[in-house]
Amino acid sequence: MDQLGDKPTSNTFDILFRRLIAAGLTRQAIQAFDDMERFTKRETDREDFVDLLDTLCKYGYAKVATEVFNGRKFKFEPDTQMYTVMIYGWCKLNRPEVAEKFFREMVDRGFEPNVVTYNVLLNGICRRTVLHPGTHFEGIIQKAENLLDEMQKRGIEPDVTSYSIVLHVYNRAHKPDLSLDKLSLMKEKGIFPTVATYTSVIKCLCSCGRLEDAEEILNEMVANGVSPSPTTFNCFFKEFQGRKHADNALKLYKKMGDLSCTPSLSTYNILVGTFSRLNKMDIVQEIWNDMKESGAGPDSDSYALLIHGLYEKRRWEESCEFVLEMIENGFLPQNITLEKLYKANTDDQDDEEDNLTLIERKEKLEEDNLTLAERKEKLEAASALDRISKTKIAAKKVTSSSLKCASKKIIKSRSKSTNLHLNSGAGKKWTTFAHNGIVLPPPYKPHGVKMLYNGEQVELTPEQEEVATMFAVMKDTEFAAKPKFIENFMNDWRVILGKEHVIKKFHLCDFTPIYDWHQNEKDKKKQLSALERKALKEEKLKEDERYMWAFVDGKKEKVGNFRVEPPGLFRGRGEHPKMGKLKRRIRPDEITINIGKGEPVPECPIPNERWKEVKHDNTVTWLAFWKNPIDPKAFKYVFLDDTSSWKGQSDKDKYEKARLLKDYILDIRANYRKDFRNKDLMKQQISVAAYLIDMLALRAGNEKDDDEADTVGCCTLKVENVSLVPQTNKLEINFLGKDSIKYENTVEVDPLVYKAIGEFKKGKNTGEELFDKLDTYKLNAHLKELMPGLTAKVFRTYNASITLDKLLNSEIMNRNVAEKVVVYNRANKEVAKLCNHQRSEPKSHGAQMLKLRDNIVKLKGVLDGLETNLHRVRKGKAPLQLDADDGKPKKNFTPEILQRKIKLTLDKIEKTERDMDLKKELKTTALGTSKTNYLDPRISVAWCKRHEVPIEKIFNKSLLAKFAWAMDVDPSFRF
DNA sequence: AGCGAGACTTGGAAAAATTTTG
DNA sequence: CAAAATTTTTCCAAGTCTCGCT
Repeated sequence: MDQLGDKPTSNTFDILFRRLIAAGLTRQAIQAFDDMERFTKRETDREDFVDLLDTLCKYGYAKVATEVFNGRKFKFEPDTQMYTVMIYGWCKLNRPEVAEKFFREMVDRGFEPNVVTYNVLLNGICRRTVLHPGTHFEGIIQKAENLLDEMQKRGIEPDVTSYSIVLHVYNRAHKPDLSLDKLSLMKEKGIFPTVATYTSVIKCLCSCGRLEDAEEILNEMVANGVSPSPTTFNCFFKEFQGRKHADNALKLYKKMGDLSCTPSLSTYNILVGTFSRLNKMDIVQEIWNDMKESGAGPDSDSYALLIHGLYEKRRWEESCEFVLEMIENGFLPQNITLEKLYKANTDDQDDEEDNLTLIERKEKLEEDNLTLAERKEKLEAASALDRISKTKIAAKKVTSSSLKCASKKIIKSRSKSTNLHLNSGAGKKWTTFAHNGIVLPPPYKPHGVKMLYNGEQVELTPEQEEVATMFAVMKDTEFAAKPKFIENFMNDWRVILGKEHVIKKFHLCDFTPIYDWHQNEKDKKKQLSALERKALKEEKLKEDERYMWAFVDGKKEKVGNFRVEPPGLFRGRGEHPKMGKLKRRIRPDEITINIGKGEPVPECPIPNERWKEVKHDNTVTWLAFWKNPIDPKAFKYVFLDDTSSWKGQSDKDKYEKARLLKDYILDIRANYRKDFRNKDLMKQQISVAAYLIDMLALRAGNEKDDDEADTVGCCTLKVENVSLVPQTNKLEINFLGKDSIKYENTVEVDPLVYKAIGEFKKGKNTGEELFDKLDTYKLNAHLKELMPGLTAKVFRTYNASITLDKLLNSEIMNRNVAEKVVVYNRANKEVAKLCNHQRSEPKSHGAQMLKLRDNIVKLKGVLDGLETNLHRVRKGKAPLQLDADDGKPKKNFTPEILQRKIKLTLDKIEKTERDMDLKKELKTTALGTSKTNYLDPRISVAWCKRHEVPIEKIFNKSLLAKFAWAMDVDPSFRF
């Protein structure tokens, strides 16, 4: 550029800064700023500097901006605008406390904040509530109010923006009255509320069920000449949908037209959903036409709502027609939509072709490289196989031809290559994919503490010392006492020590010096002040920041485990044959990176080394992988976080599949019952296995290698794991499952199953498989014949979720929130028990129980005393002084008071006893696993909405983030 | 059909953070 | 306010299931 004679302008630099900063190259950006004057031959001014700070802050580098700002390396004196930018930067990072520090500094140094400064800070404080639904709103509201007060004291009037910010918080906090107060305050001060202001208040009122008040505001708004937006109306419509107020919704819809407010796409979608759920298809039709006319829609959501609505009302014919239309308009129906329809369209699936979903057929046709005419023929032949049920003959006929027609159209539109939004490549997961790679563990830092061998200090190289330390720090885990662990550790360590090394025998090793050193280090860390610790944490966060995020098709997504596992000793579960083996350090040349084509490939963090390979595979979702050094047949992957769209989508798909099973379950159960006596041994075993999986929520049970812990699942059960309890129909089941967790259960089963198991066991020795003709592949192949996509694990998801749904549906009115939460936890516990989710007994459990028992004894003592006094008072004698009393004279001890006290004490005893029982029961039960993996979050969210339980009582921060996709579920949702 | 590679979900323990208690 | 108890987060092991090959 320089050579071409063009002088770079400051504008050029602006773009350069932006690019550099966007790419995370903040140092370079600052360097460039430094160099700017030399190139532009123009003095950089204050504005350039503010721009630099602003850009840094915008991209989340508030800390760098702070350094630049505080460094005073530049000639510019701070001013209000610069401070405002800094405050903005820290607020953006969601660190209002730092922002406030800047604010105070600014005021102290005599710079007058303006309304922008205040709004930025206010927004920062209030933003918290958006990001962290669990925050205490009261505190935030108080803070915001204080800031508003301070503003006024300083003579700065809050403007519309300020009010909008606080109104938003009230909205989130469900504080309709505060919302209304603020609104009138605004009017008093002569600030004209905008559409957004009014909408905020209305939203708050609606979501709190105060529809009348909301309507009043709406009228006021119109009277004041502010035209409501579709969003304003949507607040009402959403509420009407929840309450099934068809008439009100209709009335409002008319009113909207009168006010000449054009509904938005989401208005239409809400209404379509509302009325199709209420089975008012004529109204749906009207709305649908309006929507088309207005040109706002339909989109894929509209179609999905309509199609499901029609489907639920068993109007297959129409629903198929809309599938056609949808595809024709370039929207790909969800697999689940097609599966449902297809299911309605088929009966017994004897023909293999019959089990294909429309999509599968479509793909099949695409794969076969046929001419168009040939494809058509084949498709028609396939459709002809569709079975027509006796009950649904009329609908079915049309359906078959509709589907046939749909497929034709797909082909047609394909060949014309129109604007189809279909996934062109099968299994394509992304188009663009950018990330900054992974973090390798830091190199080993030798400590030089010498261990003893045969009582003498020994020299160790850093490599040898590293492995010795790994063992030393595990001294007080139970691993360190296991012979297998020690044996494997010694074998691997000896290789590193070398043949000539003095250390030969484990029993002569004394690791205590290293252990003590390690304890000491740990203590030192504990001694750190809260401030120090915070600083350390911040530092780490800063380092990790660039690895924490990836961009998938332009969307920012959180990365999960971007840290490569550090070397260590393998800690297998149960009796794992490889426990104690050295888990090597992973070198970059073992790591394969997957990233979008053309994206900057993350640099290898170790100089002179390189990645094993860089791939651009868009059919997978991993960022990196390497071979598991402990088991070379397996891999370790780096994936996105649970909050990512990829994980969210597949989570949702999982639960939709389980819900689909609900429609099939009766048939499937009938199917396996029928085969309990099948003469074909494999079929019989499949049916019994399916029964156990369905009834007891067992896992499938894949085959395992000899070099893994010896655990089983359903298909791999050994004869000794299941015994028949004589003279009953009970089975005693006892085995080690996943993670070597013990499964123990004695259950009554179908007499035919009892008998069949007896037959399977006959003639087999201990160690042989109960289901010898079976493996998970065969089982799943069979299940797939009964329902598209069905596998063994779907039963676990299905049974867990349906159990929660049923248990939560019991009547729980007239209870306070805490009691409702107990109801939820109890249901959760039942599911955890069903899935056999266990945990090891908390260390302090025994002591805790003792304490509770102690309390009960004490309370019983008090009770005795009270009862004695009651007797005495009744007989007219003076009451005795009781231990538990406060020593005041007991003149006014009437029998009534004593009786009340007795009642209270009894309640207390009962409560403590309940606590004890609960604690005992939960001692070894883990509730978390089912919550994260098996319970459809929509059940919980909908339940919370119905019973006005804040969702934060049920889901913690990470679960809320993970289940973001489920939060807007309709309150009437049932699994 | 059977097998091994590959990819993604599920799972408990331990560490860290937060809340309660004394 | 520190210690204890409890909850949340991190870590990584251990499953399930699919796909492509023979």
